[in-house]
Amino acid sequence: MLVRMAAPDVDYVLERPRNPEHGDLATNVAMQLAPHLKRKPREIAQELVDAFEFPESFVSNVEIAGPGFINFKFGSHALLDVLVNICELGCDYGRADVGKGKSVNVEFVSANPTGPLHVGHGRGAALGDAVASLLEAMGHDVTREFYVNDAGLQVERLGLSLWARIQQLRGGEAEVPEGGYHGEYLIELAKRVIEHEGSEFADLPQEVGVGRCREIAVEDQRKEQTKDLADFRVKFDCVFSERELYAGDEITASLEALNKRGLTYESDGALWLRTSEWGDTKDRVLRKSDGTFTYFLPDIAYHRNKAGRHFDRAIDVWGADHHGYISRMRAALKGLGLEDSFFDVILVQLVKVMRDGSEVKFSKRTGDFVTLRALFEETGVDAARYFFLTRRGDAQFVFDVDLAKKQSDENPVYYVQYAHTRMAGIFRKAEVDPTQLDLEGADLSLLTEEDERALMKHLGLYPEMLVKAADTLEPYRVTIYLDELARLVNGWYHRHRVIGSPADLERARMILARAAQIVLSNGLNLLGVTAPERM
RNA sequence: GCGCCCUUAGCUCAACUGGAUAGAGUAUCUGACUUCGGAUCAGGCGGUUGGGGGUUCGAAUCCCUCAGGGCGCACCA
Repeated sequence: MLVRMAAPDVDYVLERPRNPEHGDLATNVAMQLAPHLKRKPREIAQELVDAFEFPESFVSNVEIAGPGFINFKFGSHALLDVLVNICELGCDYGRADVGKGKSVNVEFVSANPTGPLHVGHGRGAALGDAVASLLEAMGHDVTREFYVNDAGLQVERLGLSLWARIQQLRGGEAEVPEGGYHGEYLIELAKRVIEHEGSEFADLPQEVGVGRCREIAVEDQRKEQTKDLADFRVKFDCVFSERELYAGDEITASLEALNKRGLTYESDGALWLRTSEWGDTKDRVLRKSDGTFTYFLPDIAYHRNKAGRHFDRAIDVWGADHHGYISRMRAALKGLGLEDSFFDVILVQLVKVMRDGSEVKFSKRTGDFVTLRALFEETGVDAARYFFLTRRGDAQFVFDVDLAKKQSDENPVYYVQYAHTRMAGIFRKAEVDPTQLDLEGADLSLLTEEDERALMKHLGLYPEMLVKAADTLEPYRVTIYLDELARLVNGWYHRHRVIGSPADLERARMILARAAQIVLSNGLNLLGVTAPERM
């Protein structure tokens, strides 16, 4: 407050120092102030410290260090309160209400309904789901949405491909078309179609048959994808079909809206959108000279539709190969009068798959690829999800199948889960109900060991870590936090006994163990990973 | 050719968005339980943060430049 009055534009931070010798909280305010006041940082720091009085139980020590840092050390109360707080809140510990009243649409995976989901979709699924959960934890009203491109050229080719397979089964000469889908799964589907519809299905007029094939194939693939995702523990609140946009005339309505605002023009027989006026590198075509729309227009209409559904925010998870698309979409939405903050994209780098030490090339067209289902059936859902989330989305990611298949301690998720089962094991062994611990009757000030202090400090950091992860849309922060927490928990567990300590110390440590268990469990659950009692 | 992202220990990644001695895991080496689960713990080895310049009290972080990698740059989806 004083600082603000002296120099309102000074940018200082209050942070948790990396080095424990620098206390629990530190500020660089004196150094930031120095150039403004033209005085030595340490002098300013001393003056600031003298000007304040701190209650002993919350701040036990203040010192000036280095070039002018002011370091605070917490009193016992601040830390011990954290434990009580965690145990009382339970699974609500870490939740906040900063996003209360705001609705967010998180759209992810959105795979074309033309084939099975592959590992790249898995990464998007894990990430999108975790981001959605993070925002929920912040109190947002979150809708998980899946967009189905069921109106374009790709599904047309899908229909043709299935039709060709059916003809082949009947001994016909048909070929899977150029750019069609060659995967085994369509042959299987073709067999089922003949079984269900009878062999005369193949004798339908080409046009009718292909149309039916398209319907059947899309429905079948949607069903498969939904099942894969459900088994991967990802559930969507809303599946949005591209056809709905056409059916509701939203495509033409969007076009008119853009026209009305004077954002379009005709050139070379095509209709262009002036995206370059909003930060794109060039203008983009909405309607080709042959009269058909580019894919850009339905995408605009779709996002306009999201705004129309009164979402305050739309977050898309995209493959990194679409990153060139961001600026034009942002430009289009800006042109429609939407706030910058409405639209965000999380980019996910495509996943490279290594097997037997070499890269597996995969292509949906040729049917040679690693499916998401194959992956999580080998590694387990917990390991696969956690694995995907330990990396930042925009970093390249090599998924070593052989390594992930090893159900060993090389999978980082086991380390965290193991810490949780150990805490659970304490209560199981002591035959104590962890939800019925006596918080008032315990003397927490007995928790004086250095690693107990460190553990409590880290437990107290959980809520602000969540805020940051939600703010930056970066779930990997949670995995890093959990890994660190598990390290502290395992170290503490190894060095100090809970059961068998003097009765009052045992009571206090039970509460610490309970708090650790709660935070481990909350963090894992947030990521869609189980927190097992036993392993 | 232009634009965006990336380059940190042998390998996989951190570093609280400009802070104090750049940290974990893994690999490798050495140690540790007669007890709550050893899927653990403690320690050693390992670094010119891709190179060079700049900005300031202070740079892995910001700016310029060079090198290497990825992805975009369609009247494709």
